[in-house]
Amino acid sequence: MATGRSTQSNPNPAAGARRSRGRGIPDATVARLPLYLRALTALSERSVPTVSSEELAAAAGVNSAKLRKDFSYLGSYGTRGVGYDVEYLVYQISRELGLTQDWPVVIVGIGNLGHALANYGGFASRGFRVAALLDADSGLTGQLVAGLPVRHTDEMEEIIRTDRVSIGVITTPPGAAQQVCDRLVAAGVTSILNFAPTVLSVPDGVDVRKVDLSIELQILAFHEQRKAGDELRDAEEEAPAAPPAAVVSRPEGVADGVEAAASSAGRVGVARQKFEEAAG
Amino acid sequence: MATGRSTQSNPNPAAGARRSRGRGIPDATVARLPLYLRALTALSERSVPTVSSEELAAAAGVNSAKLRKDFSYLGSYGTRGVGYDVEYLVYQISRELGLTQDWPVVIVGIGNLGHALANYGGFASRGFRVAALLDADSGLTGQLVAGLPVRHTDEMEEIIRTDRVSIGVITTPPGAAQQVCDRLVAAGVTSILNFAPTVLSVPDGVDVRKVDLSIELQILAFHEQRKAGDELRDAEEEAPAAPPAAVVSRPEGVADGVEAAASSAGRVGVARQKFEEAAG
DNA sequence: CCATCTTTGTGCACGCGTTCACAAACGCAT
DNA sequence: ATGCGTTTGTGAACGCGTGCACAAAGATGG
Repeated sequence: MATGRSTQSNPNPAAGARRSRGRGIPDATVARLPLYLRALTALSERSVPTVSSEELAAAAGVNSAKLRKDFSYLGSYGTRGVGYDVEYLVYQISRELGLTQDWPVVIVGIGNLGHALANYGGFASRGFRVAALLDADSGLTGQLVAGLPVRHTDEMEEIIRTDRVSIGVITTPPGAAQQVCDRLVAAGVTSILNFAPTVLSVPDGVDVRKVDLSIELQILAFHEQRKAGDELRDAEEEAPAAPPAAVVSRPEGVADGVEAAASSAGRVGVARQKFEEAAG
Repeated sequence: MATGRSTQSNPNPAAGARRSRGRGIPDATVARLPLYLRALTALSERSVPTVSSEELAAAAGVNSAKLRKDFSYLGSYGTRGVGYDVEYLVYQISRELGLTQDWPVVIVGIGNLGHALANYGGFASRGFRVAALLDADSGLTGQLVAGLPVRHTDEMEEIIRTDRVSIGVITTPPGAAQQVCDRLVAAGVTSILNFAPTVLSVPDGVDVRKVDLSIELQILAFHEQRKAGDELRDAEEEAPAAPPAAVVSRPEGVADGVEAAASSAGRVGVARQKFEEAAG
């Protein structure tokens, strides 16, 4: 998880200890809390007082047992026979995620994506305040983006220190990402959201999360190809495929591994996915 | 993680069967193939002929054992004592991911984010071709974005059919996402990349992947808060903590139970109200 | 107060993913 | 040929996450 996920490299040696330590919410649960929060907020705006695990799970697109287990890590916030108090749960999750406080962030690299992020309403509405937009291009300095003036990266360190910024968003070209990252960390940032397609190396204690737009598409392409291949194979159902092939056949041309690979993928994909029914 | 994580809901009941059956690459491995591909492409551009699992793993930001196991699902493409042939591996992974063919995609919702995606170079360079940019706002129709004219969503069905588009990207406001999704699916799209903060419901056989920009930040905030809290606790090391607490003691750290919840949640909720009208 | 119904909270089992550790395989020098 | 150093490929163990299924707990009605 996806996970994917999504963390760049998440060995986290203390993870085991974390759970045993009274508190300590599994990463998978933390990753779902924002989903629940969104669903709950929607219910809250419709003035729905309580919600059952079944309903909320449907709204968040997850399994109800999973949802209950997730909430059990936060504490016993439900009432048996009734469900969960929406307002109370919104508050508890917000607090657990740290959204009851203000998080100043800096966005470095005001290209198309930086633009989009600066204008993204989902940030401000959840306690994330854009402390500054930074770009190395002096030509952009002073230009207003989402109501904020773009400032030069020379000011990075000062801004981070005076505004106590602990979260940085990198939307620079890949070549500049590591350097920007190093400066952010040196100035005091301890969490980085990286949109540049680069592996960042950071010292211990600094969290990096990566969002790569093209990776998601590539994963979709994989499944798409598999679907198409399954249909083809269902139609023709060719010969008994290539021999198990000991490592003997060295990859020579570009051609020989191909049919062996394409032959046995199995046709499970078609019947796949039975859930994912209603949600809203 | 991530999803990570990142699939909308990915239980995949047939996963076990898939693996056992000859081919069938684990989802976690598929999600990492693009990382390897990127690292390999960089090596290829530097004309590096071969690379060891250790080196490549470092470049991709993963563990070398994991990388070797991932590659073992593709076949035996390495040479013991030497490493992997870069060019050959680039081809094999590209083929496995389906990047050796052309994937036309449509982007629906040409706001800030749609703009950014249309300009994103990572797509075109990997076999993804933007077949059309679509928006429901007639005011945008004809306007050039990334060299392509924005077209009205009325043309969606025709474009999808004539260009055989199977992948759609949704960057609309959340309110329009489900409707757009339904139309995409009805017209023949079977893979959807959703940037709108909504749970989409789709029929069987359609893949949905979700990218939520604010969720990543919220996860970072959680860890950030934990770091701060740990420091605090390490410093003061307060009383033996709260009692194991039967369900009795509602957490009244702020004020008192639900009332506190309501008021605080109210504060949080107010700030959140306008919610994401962005993105679109 | 008791019975019944609803829904939570969780013990348990299972499967996927990760990591370790090592034998097999290969190149190369002698 | 033979031996040595290197690196792959994978068997096996382990831990995390998921989902089932049910007992406990509260609500509700009589």
